Amino acid sequence: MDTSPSLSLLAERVYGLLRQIPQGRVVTYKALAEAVGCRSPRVIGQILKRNPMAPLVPCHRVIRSDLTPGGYRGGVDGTALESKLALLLAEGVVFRRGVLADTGRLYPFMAPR
DNA sequence: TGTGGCGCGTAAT
DNA sequence: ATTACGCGCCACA
Repeated sequence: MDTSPSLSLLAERVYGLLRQIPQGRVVTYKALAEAVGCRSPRVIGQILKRNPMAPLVPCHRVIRSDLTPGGYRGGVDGTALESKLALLLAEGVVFRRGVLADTGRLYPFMAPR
């Protein structure tokens, strides 16, 4: 399909999975990491930060495993964070007191053995 | 409940 | 090739 993988193999996988995540749904860094075979959920956030790729890759739909909003645009706080919350809110994802109110909005990810 | 430390991967030097 | 950093997670106090 694409013969120009300028991105890391891991990044490609992350974007692929993220792209399959529908609107109004959220995923945890850990789940994503496991899905892509990454041993460190931290790397996921790193890739999302290095490659925001704009709306094509909804990195704002990725939250912490603690159901906390986490960071956005390379920041754990600030306007960017608020934008993330606003975006999720527009999709139906509500954060209650800084925590995901509806865990049912989590995307059903499954680890590939 | 809060703090610290850890390990993985990328990107930069 | 090596060093430093990062949007997190886990363990322990």
